[in-house]
Amino acid sequence: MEPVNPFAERVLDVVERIPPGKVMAYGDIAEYLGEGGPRQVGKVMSTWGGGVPWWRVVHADGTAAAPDHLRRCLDHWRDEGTPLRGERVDMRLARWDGRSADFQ
DNA sequence: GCAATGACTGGTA
DNA sequence: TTACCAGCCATTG
Repeated sequence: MEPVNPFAERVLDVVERIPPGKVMAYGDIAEYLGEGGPRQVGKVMSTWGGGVPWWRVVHADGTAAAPDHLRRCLDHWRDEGTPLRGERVDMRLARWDGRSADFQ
């Protein structure tokens, strides 16, 4: 088992803070934390992402992080009321900056 | 130290 | 939409 770094805990914490109906991109999380980069966030998610709502973390273009579980992502998104555009998330509406939880 | 790799991003075609 | 490229940062051999 890989050792959990403080950076990983921050990433997981932010992911758990993402409100239903909202999503964040890898680059957004890295920028929000002010350290690392999208690749590092992706590595954290691939290693310890199993314990957090990883489906709320998507690519900058709104595509699902795990195409293997795309069906599962769509199911969660639709259940949480995430604005969708076909098989992708509508980032212009679903993008969460980490500041407002229920502020449309 | 260098090259390859990865749940990335943005731009261009 | 998909494909390719350059940039990006940490891990691994």
